[in-house]
Amino acid sequence: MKYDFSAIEKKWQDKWDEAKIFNAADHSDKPKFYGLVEFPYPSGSGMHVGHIKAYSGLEIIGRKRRMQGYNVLFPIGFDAFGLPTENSAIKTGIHPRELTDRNIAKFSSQLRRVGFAFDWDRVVDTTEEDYYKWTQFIFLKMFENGLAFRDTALVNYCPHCKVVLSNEDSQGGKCDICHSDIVQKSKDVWYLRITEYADKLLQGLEEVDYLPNIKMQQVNWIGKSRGAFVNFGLTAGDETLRIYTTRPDTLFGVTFMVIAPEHPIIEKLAAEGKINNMDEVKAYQEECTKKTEFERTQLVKDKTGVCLDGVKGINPVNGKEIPIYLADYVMMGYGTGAIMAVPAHDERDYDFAKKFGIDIIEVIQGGNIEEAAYTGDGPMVNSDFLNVYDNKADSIAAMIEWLQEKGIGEGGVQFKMKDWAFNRQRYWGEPIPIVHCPTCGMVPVPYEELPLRLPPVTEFEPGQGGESPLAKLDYFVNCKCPKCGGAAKRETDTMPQWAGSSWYFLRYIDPHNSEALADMDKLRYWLPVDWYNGGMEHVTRHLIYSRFWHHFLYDLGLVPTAEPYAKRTAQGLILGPDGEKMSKSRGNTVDPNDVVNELGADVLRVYILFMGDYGSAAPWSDNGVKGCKRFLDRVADLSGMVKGGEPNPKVESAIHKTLKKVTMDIEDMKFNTAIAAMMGLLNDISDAGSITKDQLSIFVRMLCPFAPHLCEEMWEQMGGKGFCSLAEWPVWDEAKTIDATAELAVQINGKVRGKVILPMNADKDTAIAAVKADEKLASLIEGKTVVKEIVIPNKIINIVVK
RNA sequence: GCGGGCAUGGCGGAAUUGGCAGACGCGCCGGAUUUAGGAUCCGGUUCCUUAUGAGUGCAGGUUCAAGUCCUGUUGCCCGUACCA
Repeated sequence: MKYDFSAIEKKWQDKWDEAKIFNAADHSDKPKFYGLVEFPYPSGSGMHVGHIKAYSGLEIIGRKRRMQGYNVLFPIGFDAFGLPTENSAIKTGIHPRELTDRNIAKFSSQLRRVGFAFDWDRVVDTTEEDYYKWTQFIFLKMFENGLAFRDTALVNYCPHCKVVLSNEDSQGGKCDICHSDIVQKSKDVWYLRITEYADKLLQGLEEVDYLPNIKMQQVNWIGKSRGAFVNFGLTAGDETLRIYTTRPDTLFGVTFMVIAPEHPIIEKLAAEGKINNMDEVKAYQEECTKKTEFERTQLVKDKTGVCLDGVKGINPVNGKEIPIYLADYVMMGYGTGAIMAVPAHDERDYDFAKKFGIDIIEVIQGGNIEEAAYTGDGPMVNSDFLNVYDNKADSIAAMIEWLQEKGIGEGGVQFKMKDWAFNRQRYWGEPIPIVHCPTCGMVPVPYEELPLRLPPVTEFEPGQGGESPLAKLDYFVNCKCPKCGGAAKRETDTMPQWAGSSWYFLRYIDPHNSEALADMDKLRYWLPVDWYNGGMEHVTRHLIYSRFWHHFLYDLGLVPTAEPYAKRTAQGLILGPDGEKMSKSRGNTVDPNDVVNELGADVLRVYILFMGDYGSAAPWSDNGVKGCKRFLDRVADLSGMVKGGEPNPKVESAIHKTLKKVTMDIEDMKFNTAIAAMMGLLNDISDAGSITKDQLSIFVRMLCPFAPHLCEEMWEQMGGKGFCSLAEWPVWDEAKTIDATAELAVQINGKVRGKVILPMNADKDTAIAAVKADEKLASLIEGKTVVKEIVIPNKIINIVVK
């Protein structure tokens, strides 16, 4: 067959579009399959080969399942709010709406040219009013339920982007967008109380099928720890100082306390005049605020601190008076912002004690505290009580019980995960639907007024004070309070980019609904998402956020399942030809359009899945692409090899073996070995020199998910009914996958010395007899004592001789 | 530091889970075809001092049998980071 890929690909894409063959039915007798891929951010630079790999996994699985008779939902959309578009608008003066529309159009045409089997009637765009109306709706539900709140706090602030970032967006002390250093700034910010769902998010992981490393990353991110809160007395004032510890068993080893530089007790004590060295304390506090997060966590492992003069702590278990230090190795954002320091059994406390010359008292045996802190378990010593417990688990539980009995403290739980900083001082995002009224306080915009539309503006620069461009619009800001009717001001911040993506998979289920975010019957039919595939970089952000929103919606009764995704997998990166991560600055990027133009979409699809294990990173190779081109060229030539008559038995067996392998490998995302098996089959067919029409029909259908355009064309030429993409997935004949004979390797003392061919499943005696009948093998055994004979049917014979 | 993962030819990577290491592809070598190049086709391709040879980062161990399991070790990658 002549393989004019550009003509063939255009032809079939048009036909699929026209017949809408990939559109999902909302209800059906067939089993349903909801395959979800992470929708792209439509950037101006267009699609990346990484996008194609990310979508190809479920593209293949979805196409195969459709052929197997499933009702498949495989949607796509655009996560289009966000800073890159806004920054581009600032640069070019073109409105983000127009840029977004252009970029979406570009992405859509690129996706179509690759031939993805998306349901194009369900496309979702997070920046459309009909969509963000419901994002705002969910926000208001959270506000009503006390999960959205405003607080003044130290936040991660990017001085370059002039925007507050969440913890998840400032990992490693760098801005996720521009990679500048983050500074800590006190600001009035919106939070979503995700910590309220920390336990549910943790427990929910037990019922879902996520890759183990994805689960583990989420568990670590949530960071649950069990321990105790203990109240320490003070030698001055009425206050007590509450600390959190995971090691209450070391309470007798406490020799000092440390509080975060921002700890509120300092102001209280200062107001009462209890602190004698306030100048020194203030100087230290200032020094700390100047440090960037990066300096505080990465560079300055060297401990610094100031001792409070005038106030000491009192250890409740033994009444000892101990000094209190301010030090920035204790964070206000975790626990209570204050710790009991046990230098003998905590590395940080040890370093601090060494530097400041504080006593180190061993209370757990097992290490050498002259040299280093011992953080392991062991028998308790130097502790006035409970020394009957020499097992850590017991002593901690017993200690907590004892603390509770004495009224000194109680057991508690802490999470590393922090509440989600939820506002951005930017234009291109969902407006937060809240009105600030001088008399009523914060008032939600009534539901019937949603969507609260983003007003048209021409200047997108944030203000000097870091306020949103919306703050400059008097007509937007000044409004009436929905509650009392008095003059009020609108919230001018917008939501972060992660808002729209936290529920988009629900909107695919019912994308045009104007009454609800989605119809409950349809949600019941489609949820949960059967299989979600995406990048590892999103497992501690989007994947956590969207699970949080979904759990919340479930608690409101708006969705039928607690967990949104039944299964989550991840694809590996495509690296540049130099083996490094692709980046424009390195100049090692590959444009998928070039490949589509030069060699065709089918080649691109096959190569991306053939280049390596789907879940691992693999470097791009232009030569590797050519190899896949050769493969498809040779497949196209199969049409000319069709002959009537009896099928070649070797080919027949190879076809069924390959079909079995491909069918199973696809479900395991082992696309590379599935393609390798089909290449091997093609070699077998070439050797045989002919193929029957039935055999070709099987070949074309099993290749169809990978190279659908070519397969449609071949299917049509061989007179196949309808679309190949809708044809029935062939089923292998198990009998044909079993050979009549097996070749067994014969080992003497573990070394392969020859081979014998035996009937399938031949027994041990037959096998040994065959070895002895072989002249060469028999001579190797002759005259020696046979110690042992091991026969693994159809595989190997090992004879141990002396 | 902590948590997780990986290590196989010149290269990307296979290996039904303990049973013939190197499938498949690239590259390379030789041949055919071609005025030539490209493309295509055919054959070869782990290494070597060619022999009862060696070989899956390194050193041990278990086993009839180890890329696969165990112990130690080195290097790389990812995540996270003063989390009390």
